Parts: sequence; C-alpha cells; structure tokens
Amino acid sequence: MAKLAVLPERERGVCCAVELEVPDVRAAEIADVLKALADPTRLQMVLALRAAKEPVCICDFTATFDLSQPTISHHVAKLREAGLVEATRRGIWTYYRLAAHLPAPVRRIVEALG
Amino acid sequence: MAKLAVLPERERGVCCAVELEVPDVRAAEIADVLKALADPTRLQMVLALRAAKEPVCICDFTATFDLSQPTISHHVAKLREAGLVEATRRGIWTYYRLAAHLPAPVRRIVEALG
DNA sequence: CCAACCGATTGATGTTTGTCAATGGGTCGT
DNA sequence: ACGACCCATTGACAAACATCAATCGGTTGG
Repeated sequence: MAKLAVLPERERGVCCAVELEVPDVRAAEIADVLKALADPTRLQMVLALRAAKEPVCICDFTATFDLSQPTISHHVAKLREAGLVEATRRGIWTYYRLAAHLPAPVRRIVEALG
Repeated sequence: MAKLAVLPERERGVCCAVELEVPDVRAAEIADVLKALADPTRLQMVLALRAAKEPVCICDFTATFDLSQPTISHHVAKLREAGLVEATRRGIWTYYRLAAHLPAPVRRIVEALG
C-alpha cells in the first residue's frame, strides 16, 4: 500500500502511450497445451504418466478414475491431439506414455506440474 | 516399435489389476490455475506482467490486444480470481501485476511458461 | 466362425467459456 | 456541479467442453 507512490506517474489520457512488451511467443500453441492440461482428470493422467516407469494401459485409467470408458478415451485423445502423449497398440490393449520428444517449452511446463 | 517386447505382459482380463500410481496432488486447484492460463490472451497477459518491471495499466492491455474493453476486463478478472495477479487502483487507473506471493507449485508453472 | 473383450467413435445433453453492446460506478478537471 | 474519462458489471449469444449411453472395429480364445 505504501508502495503506491512508486507507481509510474502518467498524464491523464496518455496512459496507453506506454508500450507494453508482450513476449513474442507462440501463445496460441502453448495455450492449447495448457488447455489440454487444464482438466483435473487429464492433469492426473499426465502426472501418472510422468511418474510411471512403464506405459500405462487405458484400463488402468478406467479403473483409477470414476468416469465412463468413453470419457476416459475422450480425455486421452485430447492429450494425444495436444502432442503430450503417445499411444501403442499391443494386442487388445492400448498403452499410453508421455511423448518422447516434447518441444522444450512444453517439456518445461510438464516438468513444472505437481 | 522394437521396444514393444519390453512392455509388461498381462493376462487377458487382468490388465487392470495393476495399480496405477496417481500422485496425490490437489489436481482440481492446479487445473483451475492452468485453466486461467489456457487462453492466448490471458497467457500473453501473464507473460507481459512477468516481464514487466512496473505494474501494467488496463489501458495498456486494451491498446495491445484487439479486444473490447469489457473482454479485457473479463480476462484480467479471471486471472485475479485464479490468484495469479493483483490489482491496484490509482486514481482513474487500475494497475495489475503478478501476485507477489504465489503458491510454490503455481509459481513453478508461471516460471515455466514461454 | 463365434462370442467375448478392449478401446474408439458417434450422438445427445447440460455446462462452461469467450466475446461484445449496453450500462453502471468512481474519479478527475473544469 | 457537470462532463469526460477509466474500468467493472450485466445480459445475451454462439462456440467449445465434459459427460454418458449406444454403437462400432479390431483382436483374441474357444
């Protein structure tokens, strides 16, 4: 509160003359990744995959989360579309793991989670 | 592909007997923060605030982004509800900055962005 | 071949979200 | 006191989203 005096003095009407530096990052793409992570179920999926040594079967997810199988499938599909996870068919089962080669910015975000 | 042989062998029908370790993190709360960040405009706002030395005036945002003033206000309100930014009224203007004391998990995420 | 099983897809539904126009509530200069 | 200005709030609306029931395609065991 006492710090208010330090705020920049600006003339009325010319406030917006100050240029705001908005980092030139591919915001839309990163936002898409964040959107994929911005769901409790998908976030826990990613954290589980990050902690898992072996690829995780879909049925492990359906057993863990109290959601229908189509909903689970929908969530992992979203993670796959975002490039966060990779799928491997093995006979009947489908195994998922974190994508091996995540773009550096995305990998930093995933590592910062939890 | 050749690594498939390393995948765990599981009997048909007992796949889900394997316990999945899902990290006990407050997923819902972190997901809420991610949801606040999962929009291109809000992400750029946070990045700009992170890079800014001084608090940023709302009118800087309205000048920077091609959105109506109510929409800008709506976005910063979302960031404030998520606890990511703090507002300071100074006369006519309202200045925003990154929250001074972010929870450690949230701060790690913000630092990992861009 | 057939039945059982796993997982993905489709269709439907209620909720949330991003956006703007219109309005309201303060604050300042005159 | 009054008008101009900044920002927040409300209302409305289309788009996106999370969820489930029903169904489908592919694979395995008998």
